[in-house]
Amino acid sequence: MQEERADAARNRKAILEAADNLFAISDSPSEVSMDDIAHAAGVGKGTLFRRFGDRRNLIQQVYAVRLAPLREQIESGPPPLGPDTPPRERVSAIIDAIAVVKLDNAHLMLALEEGTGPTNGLYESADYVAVHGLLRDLVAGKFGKSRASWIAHSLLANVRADLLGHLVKGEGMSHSNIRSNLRDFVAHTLDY
Amino acid sequence: MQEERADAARNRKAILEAADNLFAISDSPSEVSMDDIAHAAGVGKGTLFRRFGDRRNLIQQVYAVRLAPLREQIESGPPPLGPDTPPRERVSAIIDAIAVVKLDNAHLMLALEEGTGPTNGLYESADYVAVHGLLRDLVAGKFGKSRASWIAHSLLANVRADLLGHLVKGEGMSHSNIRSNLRDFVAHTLDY
DNA sequence: CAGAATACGGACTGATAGTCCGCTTGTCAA
DNA sequence: TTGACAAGCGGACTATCAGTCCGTATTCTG
Repeated sequence: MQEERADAARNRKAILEAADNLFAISDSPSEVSMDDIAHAAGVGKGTLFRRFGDRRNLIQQVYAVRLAPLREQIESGPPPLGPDTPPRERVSAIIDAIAVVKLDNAHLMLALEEGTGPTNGLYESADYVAVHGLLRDLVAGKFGKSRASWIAHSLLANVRADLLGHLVKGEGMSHSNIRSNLRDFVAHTLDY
Repeated sequence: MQEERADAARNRKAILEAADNLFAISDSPSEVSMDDIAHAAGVGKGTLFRRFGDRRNLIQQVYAVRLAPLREQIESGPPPLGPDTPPRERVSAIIDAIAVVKLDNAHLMLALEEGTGPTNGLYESADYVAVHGLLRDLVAGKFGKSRASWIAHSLLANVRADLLGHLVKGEGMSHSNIRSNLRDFVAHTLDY
């Protein structure tokens, strides 16, 4: 692996920042075109696509930054997110943490889950698969194996970005109200 | 309201049939363009758009046919779907019936829920709003009002077309297995 | 059968993701 | 410092759609 050239690194950063800003500003992610991003970053379209391949990947790179702390907390942090937590509390904490991240980064998360046809693949994305697998294993003690998988999907369905966005913008629910409902729901789902 | 001219009626039917077929055949709804549909129906693009306005509306018209029986059952049919059913059983029956329709018409339902950016609006669509309102009212007896709304959204999140599609195609779950998990889940959610 | 109202269809527009390639810039060895 | 070459750049270009427009064709009515 070669070093990244200075101008390339500068442009990469500029593109990520520009994209983040534009998604934050715009009402809907689909209003932000790749041309817009390239222009705002002060680079050509070719540069943008050479660096990031396609729109989906660009968006993933942008949000990877925001997700990194959460991922790290879950993988190797202290309780209640880290591995040294009893399954029940850990599941609850993870769902809540996901909700918080998505509520705080609604614009980006919408862009990510925005189904652009077959390119969508929320359920095939590495992040979804990883967190689903973890949740599945954590609840497998309480439920059967196939049932655990279903439960994990069900839990995650409650924190989908478009649902959260609708609750906030369409129904005016407060973040804390959403989290409270979610907490009760998860608790009730996990406690027999 | 004027009578529909004979050629217009013929073309409307041809377009609906062609669209239905194409969505059924194709892997992903987004692979089916409006030109494809017009061509398959043997009409010009102008005709297609004059009759249906836009892509979203066309898809809604196509699936309205499939949804009509369910809607009618819920609005005025006999138990367990109709109004003369105790809330708890009715909610359960409705969720199961929605799952069945979506599992049986996966191609169409995917097309409908396919978020084409701001045009998406699953949560703003008349059908979603109607069924959410009904479920909310049915569970309002057991939960608070704001909580009932959240619960209704949560229930519906478990029967989203893309989730069902993933369970079937991505994880190889059988329809009956999905419905069984769903039934247990709904029962557990509603029974304190 | 004629004339008006309605509908047709496909060329046209505008937008967007993604490609291509001649030109520029950074890097590094001498 | 320099010069040559790899790496990177940018924007014109292509392909693909949804949706519009309007001259022409069809259907209905009396």
